[in-house]
Amino acid sequence: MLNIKNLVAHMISDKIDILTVDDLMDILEYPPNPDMGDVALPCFKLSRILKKSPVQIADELAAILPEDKYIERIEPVSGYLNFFVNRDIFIKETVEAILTKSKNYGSSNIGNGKNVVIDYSAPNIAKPFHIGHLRSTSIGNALYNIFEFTGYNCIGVNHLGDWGTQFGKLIVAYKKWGSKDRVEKYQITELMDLYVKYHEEAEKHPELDDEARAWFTKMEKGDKEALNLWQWFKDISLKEFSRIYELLDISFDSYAGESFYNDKMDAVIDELEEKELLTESEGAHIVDLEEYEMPPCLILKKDGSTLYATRDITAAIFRKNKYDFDKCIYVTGAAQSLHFRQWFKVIELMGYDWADKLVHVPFGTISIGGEKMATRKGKVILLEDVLNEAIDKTLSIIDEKNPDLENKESIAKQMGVGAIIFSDLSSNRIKDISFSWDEILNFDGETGPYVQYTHARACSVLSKADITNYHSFDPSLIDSRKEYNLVKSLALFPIKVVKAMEELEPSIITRYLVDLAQDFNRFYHNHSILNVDDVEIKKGRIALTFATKTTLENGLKLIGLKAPERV
RNA sequence: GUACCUGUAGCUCAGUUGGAUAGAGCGUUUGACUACGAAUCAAAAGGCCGCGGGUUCGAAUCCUGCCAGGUACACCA
Repeated sequence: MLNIKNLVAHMISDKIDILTVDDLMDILEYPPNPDMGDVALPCFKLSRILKKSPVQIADELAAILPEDKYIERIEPVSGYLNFFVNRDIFIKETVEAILTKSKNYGSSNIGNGKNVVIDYSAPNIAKPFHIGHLRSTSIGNALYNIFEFTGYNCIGVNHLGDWGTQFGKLIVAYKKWGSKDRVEKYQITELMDLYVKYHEEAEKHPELDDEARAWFTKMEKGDKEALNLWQWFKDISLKEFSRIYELLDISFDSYAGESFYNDKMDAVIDELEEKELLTESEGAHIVDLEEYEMPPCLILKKDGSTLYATRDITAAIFRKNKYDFDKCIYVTGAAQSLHFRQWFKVIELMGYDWADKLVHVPFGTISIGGEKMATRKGKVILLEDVLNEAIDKTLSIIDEKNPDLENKESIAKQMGVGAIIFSDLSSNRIKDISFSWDEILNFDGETGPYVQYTHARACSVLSKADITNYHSFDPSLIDSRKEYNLVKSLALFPIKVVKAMEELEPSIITRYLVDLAQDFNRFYHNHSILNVDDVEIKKGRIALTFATKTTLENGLKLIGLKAPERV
């Protein structure tokens, strides 16, 4: 497909020897206003190299650049050299590429089949799935789709938090205050209550923590009673999680959680010992990182049990052996940044040259009314409540606006869930989010339902179209400002996909979809698509509508949303 | 205390990696459905881009010093 920047870069590079195509790709930019051109060369930087004024450079270049079928005209304007592409060719090539590639429009083979492990979601067993867990899940899932779309082979890992002292705490709480009946009856809610109760009591009686640690040590040593309880709690949690993943329509290639690495950690500890990285400090075994201006990385507690970092290091080595990844991506909260820097460094110190293939993808914290959510205090908003609330609201909107719609419940689910995911992915992942029911349940403006509605509207128009040979449209009849803006927007999709992949930033796709939907809606309101007499004009507009529908659908799928044809 | 992140319209956020007049949505005010779907569109109002200095043809963007908020910093994950 036509890449205007690249084309112009070649044109100029041919005329000015000292500038390479790559240099020019960096310098060239898109003018703020389409009236000023499609690509611009600011000549200020060249001024020093060429020892001429920017104005003079622009004028001279305009005179010597060769004619090109893709470039309609070139205009020097006060130090800028503005290029106007041949719109007919640009429109034709862009729209035809979309019609031809269809579901593959925007995809590429940059990854060349290389493996990428994506570690995301990773909820803690025995804790409810709250709104805070959504971020890792939605970002990770979107990255999975984006990497697949750019030619990588992804392995999605749900590194379940199914091991650690927290289970010791839960066992203590269960034995002191719980009952089999209550747990069976109330499932995860009861587990959460026990967990909260434990923390209340532990404030007053710190010796409970010793008991909890003791139970965890028992687990690590294979104690039957401890392990049976643990397995029971885990089964209850998994049942709950799978219900939520089903709602979100997200699945994983592996559920190898922390407990999976139990029997694999000894070897790694030995290895650390052999490589003389392990030192003893205050009774614990650590890797000293003072030289790298970081606190030490804790490997073993003084009672000999393992820690988070121990399991992460073990898991990374295991994954490298099993998947030979080109990248291993960890989608977790920004609060864990130091932890990742620490153990990434340990991997490097162990002499593994793939340490630089480990990537932490941090995201901001979600708070409610300015306060952080804390399972330990029972202060949480459950994700399932939010999803159900959104689905209910969607259903009532459908009942009001489109009561005859078929499969109402299914569509309401697709849009309600979509609204939540979309909202979660709409700003840069590093930004903190303040949860608000009003905002998350507002379906006007830059929202998932807006994009889905736009897609359904395009589908609706297409289903009423009475001609099918619109592939052979005449681009010169697509001549309005609104139409051209839409085509330019459509052409951006593949670029945005690559950018989202490189920057590990799904919000680039989310924002793009809003822009594209806006451009389509403006076009839609300004032009009749079907109610025009001229068949040739109609063909072009139908082609545009089809191209928009295709691109919206591809984009929505990347961020994990459905694209229903009727809403 | 140290390190990292954030600061742009009343609110939530973009800002093409240093370019031309800083853009969207929500909210507010106003206009457009007997119309290819009004979950839409159009218009108005709303800005010392946290503050000061520096770098240069040119800064929301880079450097630096402050200020404010968040987070992390040894046996939780």
